[in-house]
Amino acid sequence: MPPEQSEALAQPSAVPQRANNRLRLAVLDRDPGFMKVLTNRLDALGCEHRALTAPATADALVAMRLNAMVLDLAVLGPSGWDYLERLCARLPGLAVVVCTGPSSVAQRVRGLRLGADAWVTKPCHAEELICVVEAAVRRHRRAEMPILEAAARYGEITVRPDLYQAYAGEASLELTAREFEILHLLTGSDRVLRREEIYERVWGYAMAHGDRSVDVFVRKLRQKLRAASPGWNYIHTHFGVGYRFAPEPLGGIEPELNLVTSEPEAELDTALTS
Amino acid sequence: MPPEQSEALAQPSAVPQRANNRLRLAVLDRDPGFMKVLTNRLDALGCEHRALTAPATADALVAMRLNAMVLDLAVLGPSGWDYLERLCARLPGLAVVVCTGPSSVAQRVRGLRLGADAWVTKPCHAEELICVVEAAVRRHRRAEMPILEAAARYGEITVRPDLYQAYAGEASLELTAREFEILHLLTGSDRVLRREEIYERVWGYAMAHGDRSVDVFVRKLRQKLRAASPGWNYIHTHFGVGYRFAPEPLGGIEPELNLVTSEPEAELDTALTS
DNA sequence: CTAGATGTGAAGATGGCGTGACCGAGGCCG
DNA sequence: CGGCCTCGGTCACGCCATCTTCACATCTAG
Repeated sequence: MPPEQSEALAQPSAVPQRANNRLRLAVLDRDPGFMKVLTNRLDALGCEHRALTAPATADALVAMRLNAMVLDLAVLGPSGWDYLERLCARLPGLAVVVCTGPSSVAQRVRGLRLGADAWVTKPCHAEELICVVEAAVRRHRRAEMPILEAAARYGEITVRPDLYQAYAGEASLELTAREFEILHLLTGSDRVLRREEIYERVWGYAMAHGDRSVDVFVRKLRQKLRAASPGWNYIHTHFGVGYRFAPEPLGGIEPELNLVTSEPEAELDTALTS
Repeated sequence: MPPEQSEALAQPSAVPQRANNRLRLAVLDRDPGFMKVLTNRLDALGCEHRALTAPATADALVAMRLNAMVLDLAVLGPSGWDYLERLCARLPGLAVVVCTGPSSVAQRVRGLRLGADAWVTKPCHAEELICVVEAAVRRHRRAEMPILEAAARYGEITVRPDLYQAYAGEASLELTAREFEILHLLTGSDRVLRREEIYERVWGYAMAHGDRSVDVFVRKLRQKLRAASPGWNYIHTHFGVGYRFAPEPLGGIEPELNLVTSEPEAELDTALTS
């Protein structure tokens, strides 16, 4: 089932996508009249949207950086339920609104139980459908907005969300977009974050089992943090759990010396590195 | 015998969450038939709920620790819109579902714009309404993910779920992830837990017959608890049943002496068998 | 007193995690 | 148009913290 997409939707990903508070929506439907009305309304609102006439793969949807999706189960036929379930499981951050023709209570219950956020019965007013989508997206948005746009200082590191960059004094850490997003997420909460949590909030969809991307990015982050601020330890590993950000100065002892004064201070070592 | 909770230790913004997975719902409606059907359904689901016949103040609703609210705008009359708006603004973490009689598109749009998460038109099936509420709550929960339980204190030990760790004063117990999960589970319920129960809830699958893993972990936990807080006894064995967590001070005897004079502790014996 | 349940210590198995190398997709520039 | 470069993501290797298992000591209940 190759994803067949009709319209292109500009806006490549050179810009930080997360900060965009615009609604990014995909509509999977085949009713031309419905699509026409809806498209007009969405254009009037200045909302970026994309029309699909066939189911897209999860990866393709991820690449679209969507906030929400409207789909007509009738387009998918019997496999629609399955598609809906997989969609909601794989992209938990995506608001999914089913907009389809007459249905039974059991069908609507099933759809909502599978993870849909709302069910709108056609025929419906475009305005109302959009309001339902916005209501669903509002929640997801609320969680992401509290991120402060003000610069914050942690140890020797300054995080500048407005510039999408971190600094040690005047020197930029030269973080890439992903690296910064992860650092920003970690600095934003002072608790241990599980890998799945980090992945879901940065990538926007569920982490596949066995994916090591988070580890790799944490390694790159540590590398750059160490290079810019050698006397500090910022990202702590919680074995079997995840990572936690907390600036801690190393005990003024050079790593070589640390290796020399080895065993006897087991308690001190663990206390420092815990 | 609930543990003494110390709210002051963790984030003040964290709501004290007791029944974590349970839905706590209030319904503001005056239709006896509707309420009867809905109540039956909610009871069957084991969901805590409360019926209101008049609008409650925001503070009163906060005190109810609700996850969600269903309201019929007809009960409120013309001031309903105002109430809805204030409700959504004052309790952004509350899922609000409007369930009311026939309405115009404009009314539904208005309600959703004011902050309602969904609009269900009566007459409706209780099952479907509950699904809509659950979908809204699900979305809220995901948005509030970062909120974990507050730290709790038991004897000299502080359990910090946000850090996956326990402390005696400032000193970390250096618990591993599994050890912490077991400690957390034990502290979370004040009754005796059977081994199979512990295994199932921590490992996620059924315990094989004759598996001693739980015993071994309890031993490690006791070891670390004793090292960090020598004057207390925390985990009690119930022979032939399982384990129970309850902080109990020992008779002010030093740990070294304790090791030497093993016999005289009649109190300890009674403590174990009590 | 005995059978079975539980405490204890240590050794082997498991698997989480750090690390370096590699590869494909775009974007940029000549 | 094509090559270079950056970035995101995967893979394989290896170390070591952690988990599991086992044997044996100790304890409890009838």
